Amino acid sequence: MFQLTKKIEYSLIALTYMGSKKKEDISTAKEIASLYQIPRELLAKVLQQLNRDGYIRSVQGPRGGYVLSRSPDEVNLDDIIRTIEGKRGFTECSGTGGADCVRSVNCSIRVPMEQLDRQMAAFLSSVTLEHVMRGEIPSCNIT
Amino acid sequence: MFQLTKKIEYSLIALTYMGSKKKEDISTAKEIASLYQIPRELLAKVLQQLNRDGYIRSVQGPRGGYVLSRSPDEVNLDDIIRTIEGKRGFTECSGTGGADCVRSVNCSIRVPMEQLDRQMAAFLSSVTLEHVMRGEIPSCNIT
DNA sequence: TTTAATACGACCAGAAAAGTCTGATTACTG
DNA sequence: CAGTAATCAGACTTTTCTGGTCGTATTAAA
Repeated sequence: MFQLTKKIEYSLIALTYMGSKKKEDISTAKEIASLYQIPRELLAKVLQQLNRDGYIRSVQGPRGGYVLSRSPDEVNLDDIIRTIEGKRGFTECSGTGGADCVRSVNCSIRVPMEQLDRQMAAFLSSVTLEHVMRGEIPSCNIT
Repeated sequence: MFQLTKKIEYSLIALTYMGSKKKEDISTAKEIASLYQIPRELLAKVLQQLNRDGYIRSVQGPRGGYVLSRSPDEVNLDDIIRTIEGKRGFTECSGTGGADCVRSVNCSIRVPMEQLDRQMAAFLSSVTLEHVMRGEIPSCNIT
């Protein structure tokens, strides 16, 4: 329904939480899950993905957990969406370049949809974790 | 997956097609469906919804069909999405104001998500059917 | 050695999206 | 007036995705 998934929401909640702690202060999945009423296992999977893609760093074993491994102003929404949901395309064809679309060549909306996709990506790229933490999302001025 | 639905795609294809015809030149669901390889019945439902909401006008009976009932520069993407998919919210909570969210009050991302939602709506509102037809989507300049 | 954490993948249920089908209504046309 | 070609409406099915759960392995501190 053209809506961010729970996984993205959970990612943002977890990342902002970790970002608000002092550096090298470890957060666990359990801690975040209970604090924000998020299913632990699901959050864990999300955190594992964020770890694999280098947004956070994991520490195993007891007293382990996660810490942010990038500065909040170096992580943007577009990156996070791509990490959690895989390749993002505003429309089905704008993601694949129309490779698997029966219309592809004579599709009347492919070109504008690709442009739309680029605009969306540009905007989402400009929104950093820092913006989310500060509660101040950049404005998008149309020209 | 944060992607426009087929229904929206079909709406845009149909609307741009109708918009490219001369005024009062009728298009049928069958015609558009076969031209763009869209399932006829599904397209029909989409067109019926667009008719109910006043974007197009239907003519029943043989030689019937649909015509655009608004100027292409008076129809924007945000409207179309709302018409076809119902209320839109970038995040679950940003749509309902957090009414049904367990986190609501102490959710760390509610405020920025609502801002994000407004920015998205503003941008999508600025994209008109005319832009889609011309293949020129407005740019969104971040500040 | 115990324990408390992450790591990973399989699995399931429910919801949503996409598509199909049936039948009714409308109104033009021969 | 009958036949036909279109919309209208809604129920239904199929498929895909999401959200959530579970079980087990691994790691490393205490």
